[in-house]
Amino acid sequence: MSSPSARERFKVFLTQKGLRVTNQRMAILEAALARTDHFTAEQLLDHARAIDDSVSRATVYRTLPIMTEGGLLREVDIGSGEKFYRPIADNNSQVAQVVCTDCDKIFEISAPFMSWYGSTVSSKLGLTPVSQRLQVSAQCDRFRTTGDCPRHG
Amino acid sequence: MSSPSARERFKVFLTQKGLRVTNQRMAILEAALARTDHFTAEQLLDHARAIDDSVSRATVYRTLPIMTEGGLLREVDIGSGEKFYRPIADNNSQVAQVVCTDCDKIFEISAPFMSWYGSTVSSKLGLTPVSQRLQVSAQCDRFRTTGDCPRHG
DNA sequence: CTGCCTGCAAACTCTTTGCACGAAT
DNA sequence: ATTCGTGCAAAGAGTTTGCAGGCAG
Repeated sequence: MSSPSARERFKVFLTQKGLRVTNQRMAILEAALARTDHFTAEQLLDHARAIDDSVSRATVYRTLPIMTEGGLLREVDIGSGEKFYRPIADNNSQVAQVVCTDCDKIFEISAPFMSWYGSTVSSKLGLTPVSQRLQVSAQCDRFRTTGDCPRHG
Repeated sequence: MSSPSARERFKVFLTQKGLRVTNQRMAILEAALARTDHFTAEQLLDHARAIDDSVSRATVYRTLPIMTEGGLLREVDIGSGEKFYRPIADNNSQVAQVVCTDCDKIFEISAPFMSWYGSTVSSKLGLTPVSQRLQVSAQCDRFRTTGDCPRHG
């Protein structure tokens, strides 16, 4: 279940930015909030069309950066060609992404030390950290030995 | 200055994999080793052609994964659409990438704590870490106030 | 000789953009 | 009424691939 306040937050964000609250943008937001795992632009298009079939691919691509900037979505790029997105939970905690090299699933793990790492590393360069991402590639030994990953599906 | 042993390491790697040692592959390696900072596939093509003008774009793209797998290059994806590469130094130490949001430059900083953190985070999922990347976006306050970044150029 | 490697160009994937119509304010 | 937002389709960037000929082993 998506929190109803996210919807309101988005409307406020749009208005403050001088952007319009359209049916398409709200349908795309609704589709995004309904997802619990990571999704691609294409998957989001499908789900948004189920809510409002007038939504086009272009509008999805135009809306994704808006939702990201508005703090409703996090962009996750695992270097696979396409970008993934995920709704941001209420808390603004730091998370690391763990990508399973066997099933390509993306896990998110709370990583409270990350902002300290970011500051440590940035300060060596005299820079001020804006954001940080820890991405771990890991293999599933169970899948490699038994051919079955408990997390599949 | 590129270490002469890297050239040999690559030849051994190719042979062990049953791949052939071609002029094009060696020219591409040479061009890659000559670079000290991050480069794109397109830039590598230019430099490789200066060594052997028969090198094609396709061969560069076919050779990049081979050099990466052979441990000669590290792939760096900052989520900007194109991938960057960088020769791996002799030591296999862990590094974090710091991307300056003002000048888009990529810095690499030694981050020995990273592998520990990769293990910690993976083990929570019962996975074995293969690799980890810490990527920090940071802004240059000096550039923002004085309009001049000491690292530009 | 044999079969991997190559260059070329076309194809591909994901994303962005120009345009005229349509809808939010 | 205005002006921004939209869908459509074409364009764009980066990368991959099919094919016929070329070169390493």
